[in-house]
Amino acid sequence: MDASLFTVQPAGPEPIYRQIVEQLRRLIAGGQLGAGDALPSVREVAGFHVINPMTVSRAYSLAEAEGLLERLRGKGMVVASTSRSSQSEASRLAMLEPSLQALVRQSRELELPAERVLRRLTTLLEDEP
Amino acid sequence: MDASLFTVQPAGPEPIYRQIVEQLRRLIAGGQLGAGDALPSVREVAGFHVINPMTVSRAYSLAEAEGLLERLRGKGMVVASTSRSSQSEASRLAMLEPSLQALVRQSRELELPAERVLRRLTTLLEDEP
DNA sequence: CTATCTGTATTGTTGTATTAATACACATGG
DNA sequence: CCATGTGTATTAATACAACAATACAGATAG
Repeated sequence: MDASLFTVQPAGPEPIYRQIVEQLRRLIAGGQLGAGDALPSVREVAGFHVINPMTVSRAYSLAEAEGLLERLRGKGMVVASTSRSSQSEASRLAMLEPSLQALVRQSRELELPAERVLRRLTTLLEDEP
Repeated sequence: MDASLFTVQPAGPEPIYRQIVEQLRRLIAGGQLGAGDALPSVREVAGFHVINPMTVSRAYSLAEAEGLLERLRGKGMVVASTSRSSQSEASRLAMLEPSLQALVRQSRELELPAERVLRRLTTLLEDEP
């Protein structure tokens, strides 16, 4: 399947298993993953990103405990039917709040004018994916 | 002194000592800390944030190895004279790039319109410090 | 039935982050 | 001199993250 669904930074400070769970939360909230959609297998993700299968399994297990995923024994993981995809824009914006506040703090430490930061972000956002 | 110079999140995924080093980099690049300025003592920062003095010491040592700080034996740490404060705006904006790109990635995962993100960031940036 | 795919449980090892409790070398004010 | 303030080295303990290597249980296609 599509093991490139996830972006993983093994060198980053954020634990890999948590990176995956957080991306799952956003992809489901945003509607790119809908109820019933199958996820790439543990071994597939691990092989693609050259990480340990158990690390992926841990992420999936946490996502299941959180109600994001459902485990179909012998088959694999799918997005849970109770997982409401396509949440309201306001609710999705709230999920971005921590990153926004971190950005504001760093901008102030760097004494960067708001306009400069906003213009750079505009450019990055408008570049095609 | 001003042990509140730093913002520390002991519960965060980012190691405390690295949080401190990164803030030092930005505060110096932005000019809020200039060459020769004295830093709050290890025990002061540790007491204020209720963390271990050795963790702060580790941050200061790394900052010294990086050329940001100078150690005055028996006195304390000061911003290094070779530490060029007030770097160019472009150079400071470059230090913000990783956080900006992380924000863009998360916005796309959440399927949030660029305008919504920009407007929220504008509000946060224009709120008084 | 068999091979192959799922996720997972288990055990052990490695590296790192943090805390704790001392102890030391150096500088400074009284 | 002495008390007090610097930063730091040391040792031990704890916790966590990731890896490695197996092995198992269930589903499914042939």
